[in-house]
Amino acid sequence: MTAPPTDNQRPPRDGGVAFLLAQLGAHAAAAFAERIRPLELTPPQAGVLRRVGQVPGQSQRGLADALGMHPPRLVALIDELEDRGLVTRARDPDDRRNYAISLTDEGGRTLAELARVARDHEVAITAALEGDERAQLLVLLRRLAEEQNLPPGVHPGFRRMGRRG
Amino acid sequence: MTAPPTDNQRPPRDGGVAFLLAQLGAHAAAAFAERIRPLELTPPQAGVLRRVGQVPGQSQRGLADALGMHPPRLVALIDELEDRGLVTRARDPDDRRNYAISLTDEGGRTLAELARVARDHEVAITAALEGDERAQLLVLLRRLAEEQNLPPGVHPGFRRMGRRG
DNA sequence: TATTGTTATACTCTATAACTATA
DNA sequence: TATAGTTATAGAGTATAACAATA
Repeated sequence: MTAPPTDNQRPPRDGGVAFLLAQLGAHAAAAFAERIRPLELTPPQAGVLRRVGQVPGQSQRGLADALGMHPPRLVALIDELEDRGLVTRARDPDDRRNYAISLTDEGGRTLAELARVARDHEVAITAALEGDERAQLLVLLRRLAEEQNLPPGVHPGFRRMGRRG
Repeated sequence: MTAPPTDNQRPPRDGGVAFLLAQLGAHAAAAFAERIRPLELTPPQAGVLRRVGQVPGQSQRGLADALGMHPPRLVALIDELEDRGLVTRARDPDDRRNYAISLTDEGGRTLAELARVARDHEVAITAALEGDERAQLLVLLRRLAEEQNLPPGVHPGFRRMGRRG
């Protein structure tokens, strides 16, 4: 019955930068998950695949550290990717405890498709902006990420991202 | 052994707007969850409390719709908030199926603390920026949110946000 | 003994569906 | 019969911890 209390003055409210980042970030992550579903990849799998493409031959331990994942989780992800023929495990002859993880040819092709999807996604998310505004936004977001000590290419969301919609 | 393939040209890469939004959004959400832990509130609980403060006397159904939550989940959240004396349920005399949810005095105080925490959070997240840059960023993010049809004050993350750290 | 990788277990969270009460 | 609310169940996803193999 009574109207909601209008507090006119406060900057944060619902539309503060922090809230908008959380809102847009969750939206972008969900939209990306939807986009890669036809490739039958989950966001964590896509993250692993991308990393393996960037640094081939890394150990699982190295991958887990780089992605901020717990080793048991990475094992399961690598299992799935290996079963589908996208990556291979090869024993390191120097230290036989280590596996060296690399892309297969098929994995390389999937990674290329993934890059294409990522470009489409980027365009869709920033559709509201002109080219120079997009560049402006990119600069500001990078400043925030740097200030918050967020390592490039790794986001905490790898820890919680759904499989279906 | 071989260096990672350097593809110089592509705009999106790891540092595209979409990726940075997902990364910063997850970070902001996690940091906020950490900040409200001393209040013994989870982000979904805080979202409900805020909404009840804005529109007192709403039915649970109305709240669930407004927040994009499934009713059973809202029931559990209201249970917790009621047990802690932050909100009350009152039967609507006109339609006795409906509950009208309102803040208690204690709930109002907690909401005020929550607002204070949210302001601190906003300042911390945007610490890298000057005042005019912050305003610029706010404009750009609002444009994105509007284009993506994200309702103000509701974010999909209400569906998945942790309890502990 | 320290480290890589693996397996097994438990826990949190969320959604689905069935149920009650009021209209 | 339709709707508000509740309860019960099940499923997905993750972390913790115990285990095996190599160094």
